[in-house]
Amino acid sequence: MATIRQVAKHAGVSIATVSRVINNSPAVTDEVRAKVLESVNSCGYVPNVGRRTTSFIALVYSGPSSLGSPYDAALLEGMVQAMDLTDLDLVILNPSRDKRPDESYTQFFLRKGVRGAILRSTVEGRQICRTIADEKFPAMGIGDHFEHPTLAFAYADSKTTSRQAIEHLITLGHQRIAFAANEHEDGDHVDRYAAYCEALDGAGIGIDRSIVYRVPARRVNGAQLLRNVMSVPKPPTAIYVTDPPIAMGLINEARNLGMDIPRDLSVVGFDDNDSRNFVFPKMTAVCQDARQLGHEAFIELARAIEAGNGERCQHRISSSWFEINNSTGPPPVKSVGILPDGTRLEAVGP
Amino acid sequence: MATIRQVAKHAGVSIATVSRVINNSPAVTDEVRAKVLESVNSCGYVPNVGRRTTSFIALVYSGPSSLGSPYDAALLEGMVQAMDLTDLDLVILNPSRDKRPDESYTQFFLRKGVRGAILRSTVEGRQICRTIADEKFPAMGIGDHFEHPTLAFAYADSKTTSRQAIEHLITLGHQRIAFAANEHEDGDHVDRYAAYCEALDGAGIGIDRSIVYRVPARRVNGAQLLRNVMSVPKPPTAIYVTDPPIAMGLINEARNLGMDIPRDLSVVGFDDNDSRNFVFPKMTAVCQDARQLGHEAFIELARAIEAGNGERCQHRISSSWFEINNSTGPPPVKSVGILPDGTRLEAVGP
DNA sequence: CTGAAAGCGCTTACAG
DNA sequence: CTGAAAGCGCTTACAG
Repeated sequence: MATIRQVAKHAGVSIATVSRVINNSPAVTDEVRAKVLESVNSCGYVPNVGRRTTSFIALVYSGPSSLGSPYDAALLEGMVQAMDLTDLDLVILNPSRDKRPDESYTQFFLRKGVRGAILRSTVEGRQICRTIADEKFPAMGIGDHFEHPTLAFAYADSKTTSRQAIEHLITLGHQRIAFAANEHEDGDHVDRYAAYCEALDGAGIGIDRSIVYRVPARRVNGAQLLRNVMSVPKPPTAIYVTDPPIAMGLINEARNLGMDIPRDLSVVGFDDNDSRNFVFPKMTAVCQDARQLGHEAFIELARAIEAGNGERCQHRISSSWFEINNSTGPPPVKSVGILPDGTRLEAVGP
Repeated sequence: MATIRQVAKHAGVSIATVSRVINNSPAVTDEVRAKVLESVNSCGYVPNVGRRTTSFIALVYSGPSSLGSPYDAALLEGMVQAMDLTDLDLVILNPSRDKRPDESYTQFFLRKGVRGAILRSTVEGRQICRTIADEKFPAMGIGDHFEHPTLAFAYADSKTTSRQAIEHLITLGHQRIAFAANEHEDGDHVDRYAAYCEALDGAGIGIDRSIVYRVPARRVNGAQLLRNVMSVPKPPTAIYVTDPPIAMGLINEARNLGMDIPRDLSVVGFDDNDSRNFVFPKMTAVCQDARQLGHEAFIELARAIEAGNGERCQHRISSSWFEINNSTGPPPVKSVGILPDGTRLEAVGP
């Protein structure tokens, strides 16, 4: 466990200067500050008092908390299970609340006694993730993933399985397949949309942008989505909904409108945990285990911290899988439509 | 912010002795240790290094984590929202991992830099809650509630609304009403069962213990429960299921067995957050807002900590409400039964 | 078992 | 802007 003295030696400055950098005193040149912060991270410095040592891993979120979502809840459950296998504790931090504008993230984390960060990333928050990674503070990204030279992510690849899902629909005979995703585009959704396009392309089906939807990832938006989808001039016969709450909301709304899934509409959903089992009919879905993602992010971060010497985190990429259940079937013989007011239409001819 | 010196003065000992107590040195008489720990809590002592002060609120759970459950996820979301209104951070602690057998909970929390604890209580963990409260460490209980002279709880009263729920079923004409609850009995479930008994009693209906069920609070157990309920010699026509995942599992399984809810069976469920909207038909339910409970527990604890001087937490009791949706209706004209293999039975006469 | 005192990690006026 | 040194909170061998 490095002390301020070792950091000072490593950086070739006095302990007073190291202290000033840690406490963000303005009386330090940018050059010296950068050199010291570099040493802080490469020595794995962490403040301690007597025998007591702060050993926290931070779950960092930015913007409004989504911790109640099934995805985040499962992530957290996995992290807490992993926590029990280490001697690190998990603290939840929101830098936008009390990170001072003039301090770096490393300084912010040191002030909190944090030794590594799990970044619950979103597309909006990518810049924060990049900044933290650029400071070389130990970190794992989760939730969103993107190219970065030093930031590692824990995620499940859902591109191949998304392609399987669309091919499954095509094999069943569907030609008009809609796509819906969270309005917040992230690495996973980019992959899923790419898979959708490639699968349609491979089958010689053109992409119709009018049945590609972006909606907020909430149940009520899934309900509204169904009404929108079914009221276009030529409604799709199948849809791939890449977010669990949207898929659940859509399936329940179908029953409210008197539709039968999969007879009137085939639905491939997405499941981060267990959602597919909570709707009727049990949802055909691309599935990932968010609990495991949280677990792996925590363990990998703990490993890098314990190793010390500025050891980097590695990517932890797990597998998703495509599970055929009861919400998909052949396309309807008669095409079905629903007017905005809920009136049900059935075409007379094919 | 009290230092070790003030605690020493308050307790009438040297700073060395205070330090020994905090670090749990065996070389202190029980009498002195008790006196010092008393002073530590009444001075609101918290260890600090230089300007840095640890200001954590701990979410304490014991036994296997249930943080992924909808109830716990909603609690946590509420706590994190509340956190943003204070300058305290939330750390998740599992004392069974690293609390040393010979240290008190106060010592354990000081070692972690924790100033107050939210105790995610269960019936199994009541003794831990009592011990922490007896040490007068600032704490709020949540999840389970029971009588204790110094421990305050955040909970929603669900007794009155549970009684409304049963009376609603009786008014609809039901005479044979089953009851199902989490196998882990806690203060809330005691209330709900008492309400069930009182409402039946008030209507002159006897309690039949053979249709009172205790099952694990998981979806699969809700599915199994339905099979059990419907295969008793004279199946109930309605059931009050006091846990969300059990209620959801039961309602979905009914569709798998070809039953129609509420035609064949009326179901009153329980909802901590939003579950009632995720099943079809939308569930008639006693509802509470777990997000709000988490929020209030955090705010009340933060208030007591900021007030200092050993200020006590107060109970934060909120309201539940009974919401009539689509899973309840009049009893079936013909009584319905399901054999263990799934065969559906309908009685010929009344 | 307890306190006075030396010592550690860190911070901060003071000197240059 | 930086370091040597005094000082704070805390811990711990040492003395009794």
